[in-house]
Amino acid sequence: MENKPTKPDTQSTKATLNLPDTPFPMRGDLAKREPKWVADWTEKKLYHAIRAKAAGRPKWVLHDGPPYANGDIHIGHAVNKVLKDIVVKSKLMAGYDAPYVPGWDCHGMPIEIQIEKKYGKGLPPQEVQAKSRAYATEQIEKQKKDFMRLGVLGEWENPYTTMNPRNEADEIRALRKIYDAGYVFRGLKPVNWCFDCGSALAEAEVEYQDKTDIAVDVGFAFAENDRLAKAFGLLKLPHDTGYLVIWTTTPWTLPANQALNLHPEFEYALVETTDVARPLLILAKERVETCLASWGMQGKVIATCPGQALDHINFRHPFYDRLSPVYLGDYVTLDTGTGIVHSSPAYGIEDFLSCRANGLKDADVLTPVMGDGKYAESLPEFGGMMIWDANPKIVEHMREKGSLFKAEKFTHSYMHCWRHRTPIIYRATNQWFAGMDIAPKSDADSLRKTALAAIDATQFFPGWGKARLHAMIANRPDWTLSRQRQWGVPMAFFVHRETGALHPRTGELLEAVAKRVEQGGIEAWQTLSVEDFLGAEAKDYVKNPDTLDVWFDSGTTHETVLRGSHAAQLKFPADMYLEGSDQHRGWFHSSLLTSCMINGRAPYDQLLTHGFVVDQNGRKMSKSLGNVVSPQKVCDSLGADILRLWVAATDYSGELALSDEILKRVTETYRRIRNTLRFLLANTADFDASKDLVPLEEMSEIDRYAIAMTRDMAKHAVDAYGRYEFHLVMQAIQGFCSEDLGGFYLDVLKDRLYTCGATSKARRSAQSALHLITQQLVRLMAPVLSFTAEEIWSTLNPGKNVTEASVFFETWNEPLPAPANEVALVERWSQLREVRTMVTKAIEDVRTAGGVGSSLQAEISITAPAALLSELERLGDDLKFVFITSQATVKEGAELSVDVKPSAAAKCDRCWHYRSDVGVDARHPGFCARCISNLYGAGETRAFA
RNA sequence: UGCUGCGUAGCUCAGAGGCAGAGCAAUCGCUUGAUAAGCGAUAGGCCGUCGGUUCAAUCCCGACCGCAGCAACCA
Repeated sequence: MENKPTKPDTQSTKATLNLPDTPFPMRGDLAKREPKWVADWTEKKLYHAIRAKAAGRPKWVLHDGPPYANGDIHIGHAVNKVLKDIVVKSKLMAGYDAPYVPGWDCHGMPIEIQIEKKYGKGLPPQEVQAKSRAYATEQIEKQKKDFMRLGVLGEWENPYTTMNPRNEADEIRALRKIYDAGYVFRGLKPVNWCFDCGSALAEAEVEYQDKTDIAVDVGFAFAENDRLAKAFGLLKLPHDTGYLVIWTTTPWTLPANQALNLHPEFEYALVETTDVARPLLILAKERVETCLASWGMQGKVIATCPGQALDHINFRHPFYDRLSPVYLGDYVTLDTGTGIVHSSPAYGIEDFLSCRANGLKDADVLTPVMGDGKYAESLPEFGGMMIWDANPKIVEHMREKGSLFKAEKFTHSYMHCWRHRTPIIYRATNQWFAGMDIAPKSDADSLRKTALAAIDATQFFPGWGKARLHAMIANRPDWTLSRQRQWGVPMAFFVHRETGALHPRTGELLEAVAKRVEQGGIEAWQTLSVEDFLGAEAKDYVKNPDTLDVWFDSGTTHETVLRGSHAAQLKFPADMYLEGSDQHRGWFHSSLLTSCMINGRAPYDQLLTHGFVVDQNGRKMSKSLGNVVSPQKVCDSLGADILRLWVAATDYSGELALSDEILKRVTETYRRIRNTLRFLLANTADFDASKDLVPLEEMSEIDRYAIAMTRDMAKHAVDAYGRYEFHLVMQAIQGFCSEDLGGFYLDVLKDRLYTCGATSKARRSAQSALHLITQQLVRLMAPVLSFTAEEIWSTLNPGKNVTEASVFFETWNEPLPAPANEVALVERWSQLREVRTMVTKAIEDVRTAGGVGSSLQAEISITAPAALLSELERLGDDLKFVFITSQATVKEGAELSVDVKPSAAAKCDRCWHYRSDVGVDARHPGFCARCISNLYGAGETRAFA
């Protein structure tokens, strides 16, 4: 209207209403406010207050898998820690005493490398250890800060670390236990070896560069002509001499040759040539033409057979007087060479595995190459030579012996040490193992069998993890426990100088060393003298320089933490281990093996795995793709609760997709939940449950229905929490807030809340329902939206600090009471809501046509079949409130239909209903009779809505 | 290459051998007493592809494609 009607009484009209009022802000401002909560929780020791409240409840332990103490946390760490926090808090709310002791994995190569980068290589072990310890300590502090910022509650001031001297000592004791039980043995294994380092390299220390070698085709002379003839289906070979030919780029491995590999299914050809010195050749049929041409020879295939037929036939070594048998191998290819591979088990992984599979014993493996790259002096012809220098000499030697077919320069990508840029080799070395299949000293089953049984006894989330871990354990080789490292827990063995045997009192000695380490950390092993321990025997023994695999560190935390440093807080076995799916191979696996060796069972009852974070297109996050989302940045911009909500709302069993758009959607969801709670708080601000609560059976019917819906939502949410399906929890909560509350109940309720007498039963009934709903919702959201839930809780408990009132002191184990005839009640109101949907649609049609604006401007008439009709009539005058219209009448008819027309009556200034009785009271000419009654009279009775 | 898992609306996720669902986003309205809010309506899908089983398949089976994790002394 042009002449804007002045509304002098708008303010006074509002003053007669009960409008929402709350200090709980609409916007979370999480990035700014969350850090204050974290500081408050830390300062007031909320975690310990929670533990104190939970004392005496059954204990439920999630044992933290330790992240590696290096580098800032990335989104994967955040997902992992948030999931753990949600699980722990949900168990807490479910009525358990659920402690959380975070931990860190501290030893190992990445930190050693950091130290090397900073201080250079060649530091004495003690110094490496001291610097590593200091470095890890710094890293832990940084990571800890970020984890705490995520809202994760736990014993942050007393975490466990694998480098804690006590844990290091207990780890040595764990080694003793598996040693005493008879699982530990020594054997050969090929490792990446750098001559300049004089030690083994980890895979991460290996890089590939081009290298030019001499590639040779070498003949292994026939030694078993009759067997060969038979294999090729001939009565007799047409000539007495012949060669099986191999191709290799590492002539230096030939002195260690112990076998020849053929593919069992490839066709191999017997070739008759025109060369009198080499009248017969064996090579893969497919390679015949190429090879003959390259050697300048002519010949024809006179017979073929599959590789299978040549199994275990012997040939003569090209320059030593010994035989090499044929072993079959699937890894042989026809891309290059002759289709036949020479095998030196000490210098190749496949070679080693295949020779071992064919029965070669460790003691029989030839290992002529020393740690410095020279052949042992005892090696005939080449003893004492550096292997790279020996390469051409070996070629010459074979030329003289007549076994060389061809030698040429060959450039290929080859492994190099990343420090020295020098070529490295695979080299079989002595290592310590835990045996998967050996019989332990007790009558127990083998480790493999025990572990497989333990997997069967474990509950997996999701279920497919069981098959996966099972397959891994069923197929894995023995566990190599030893590493050639410095920043690690020593394999504190005393080894006989000559025989290499362990000292007969090894068990006791390990305990003695553990006592020292408990005081001085692993550094103590460096300084202790053999004499102190062994007295006169000292001259015969040396300290084993190996360290334990870092997987043994984390894999024994059930000993060193659950039963060690934090035994008072935790328990063995843990109820759950929870990690990314990569840890089937890692921590789940190593922990299972050590616990099976020590305890004969898994250290956990349940295993939960989550996937990895990818971008919106399902691609892995990487700097080069520019799709990395950092948890720090999310916390600083949107807030940790947004990140937590994203984690919870995503199905973590697969990949977790994350992008700016996804975060935007999550933020929308957050706002919806937050605002719903704000509405609930704002409409119960003047409500004191201890005085004003209306008994359930006296509530208006729609309020009882709301309680029934809440119960249903809570049941779904609690069940989903129990199955760790948090995305279904959030779906239930969000659906409830949007559909049941926002889209229906709260919308309908506004009239009663705002316009009825402030302390009237009608309004108190609504508030009672809102109060109960709030109590339920805040508990259900707390494990996920921890910051927001605490903020709500503090609004509900003004003036109390967090140790006096925390939502985490509560449980959700007292469900809301069931309204009478709950099933029928829900059924009845579901039906009403269906009618309501039709009504809103009908109003929308009229609105589009310009007939009405607000739905209160409409008067509706519903035609319904008899059964439904009585249901609608039952609500009497309250029916119009369900549809938020000014009038709702019903009449009988065959088909359900809705007729909408704009009200001809005047609009009440106060309740906005269009009524014929507006102005009946002279004090308020703009008010209707209903409002007058609510303000000054008996007020309305709202039995239904 | 092998093992494991995943693939439903723009996004996050439900679903069940028999008409494909929700929230958010989009579009269009209403409201201005949840207001940097709230309500409604509309639109949006070869349920990864190809075969098989079945009266009927998005669902069960097989193959393939795409993505991810593990296959290494990598935390």
